[in-house]
Amino acid sequence: MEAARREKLRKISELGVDPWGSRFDGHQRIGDIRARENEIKVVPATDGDPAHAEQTGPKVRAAGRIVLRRPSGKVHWLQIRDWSGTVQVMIGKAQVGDERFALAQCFDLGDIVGIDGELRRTRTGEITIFAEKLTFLSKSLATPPEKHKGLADPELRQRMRYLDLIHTDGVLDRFLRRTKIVQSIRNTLGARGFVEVEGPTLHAIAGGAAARPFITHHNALDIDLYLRIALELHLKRLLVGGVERVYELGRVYRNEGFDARHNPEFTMLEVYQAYGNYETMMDLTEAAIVEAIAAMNRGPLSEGHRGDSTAPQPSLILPWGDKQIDFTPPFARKTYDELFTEHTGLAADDVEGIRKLAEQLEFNAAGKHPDVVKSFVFEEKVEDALVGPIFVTDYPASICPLTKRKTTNPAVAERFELFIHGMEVANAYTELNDPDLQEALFTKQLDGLPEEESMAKMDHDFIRALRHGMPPAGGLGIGIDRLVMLLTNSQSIRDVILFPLLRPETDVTGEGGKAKPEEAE
RNA sequence: GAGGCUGUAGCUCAGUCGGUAGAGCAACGGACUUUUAAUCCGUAGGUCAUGGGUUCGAGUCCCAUCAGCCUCACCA
Repeated sequence: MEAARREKLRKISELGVDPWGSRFDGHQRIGDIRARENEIKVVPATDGDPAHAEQTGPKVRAAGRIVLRRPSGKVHWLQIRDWSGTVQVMIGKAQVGDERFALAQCFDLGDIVGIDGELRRTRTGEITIFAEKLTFLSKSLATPPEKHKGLADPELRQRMRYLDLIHTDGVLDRFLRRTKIVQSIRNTLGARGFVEVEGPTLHAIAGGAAARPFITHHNALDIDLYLRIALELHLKRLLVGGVERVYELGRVYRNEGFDARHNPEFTMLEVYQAYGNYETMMDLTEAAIVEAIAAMNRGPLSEGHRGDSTAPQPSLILPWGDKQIDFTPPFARKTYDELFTEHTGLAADDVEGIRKLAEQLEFNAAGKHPDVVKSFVFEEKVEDALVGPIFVTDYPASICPLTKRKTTNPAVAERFELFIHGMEVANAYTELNDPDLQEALFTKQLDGLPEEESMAKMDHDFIRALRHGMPPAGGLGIGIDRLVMLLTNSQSIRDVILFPLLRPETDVTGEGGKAKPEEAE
């Protein structure tokens, strides 16, 4: 397979052309070139016969990958693609000269070329660059996937994301949208006076969430360290340090299973605002999401991309599979207990009734705190039923060891979670800033929960920071990958992570195994 | 970690009852200066995921292993 392409590589060199190309300045995005079709003018023929009419059009320069090729004698038709679109190219032997036409005969699907020419229409009306000059930019030695169906095998699509980006409709677009969502969130926060910081990813204590961490080792200090599972505790130290509006948007790592909604490393946003509370964070969450939707559908990268992207939709109603999500603010707001009763028919303080229901659901409730039992039932019976977007507010305090209690009712924590189609997208608190209470909560393990599964991991340095005084504050966490899933109608988290975790290939060089895309040199 | 489904040419996929391995695209040679999934003639391409087993004979049946997907478990 590859031998023929290597033979062409040799021929290209013999023509005095570098098959690996070099700097190529001044080209325009293909999407922009296509937008210049209104500059194409028809010049009527002198004999008045419309068939003899000629055209003049703008001189353009494009660079892209050859995705279709139709050689037809002394004329070759190409389709070249860049990240803004696809355009047809006509290469005529008489127009480019014998030597350059010989170069065109060495083109393969997948090669990257530069084209200078005039933008006109063909007889059938197709916008086409009529080539005047060809520049070879890079050879592709490997055979690309089937040219119309592209890659279908989900394993190959993830392992060879580069091919997926080129050949699967909508993939590049989706990842560009992800970038715009993230940029928009940074803009939303920046416009409100928040500063972005970078905390450590190697932690001596993996705190701030209930999750099993990855363990690594530092040789010089000879100590084990954990990859961070949350951003929370260092950002709160910055609140103590007077950084009044602060956020971090970065990767966290959890050593757990992976499926359509979980990847072991994922992107988390955490925001802290001094002198705010969880209601401040609710407003911020709505604003960030609404602005992200607008940003995602705007701007040069996705607009006109491949000529098939849908027109910008001002609507806040987005598709989700065969359903829809209505992001029109304000989002619904209901308390934990209200929803609990609504979906289970049990009073929120009916400890025995809840315990019975939990055991019907095969939960071992013996010896567990009533709020832990209730939390299990809530996850089983309520969360999946939440279509949303809905803010669930006022959680039982005993399952929220980092959250301030309501002054009117210390059994209730000032916390909300945002649910959309059963997915938890955001989680926010009024932050606990009482060092004595925080220390007590870290010390007292939740009934029936091993430390590994609890958020309450003692962090003495964090307690020391709180003793110096942390302003009352609102804090917010948003799972960026899940938000991107919901905004881009992606049912799997692997569709919004460029390189999700896969088992390593045992043999990439070609012998055995399913994924053997390239022959070893 | 448990169960189910899947793995055949570079890619997308057929392969019936166990009896010599198939197609389209891609590739190679040839024809063609307005094609649009170009067309036409011809050629070549395989460790049937891997390893065992049953059988006169296995892509097909059985077992194990590897990988992917789905469901469950785990999972603020």
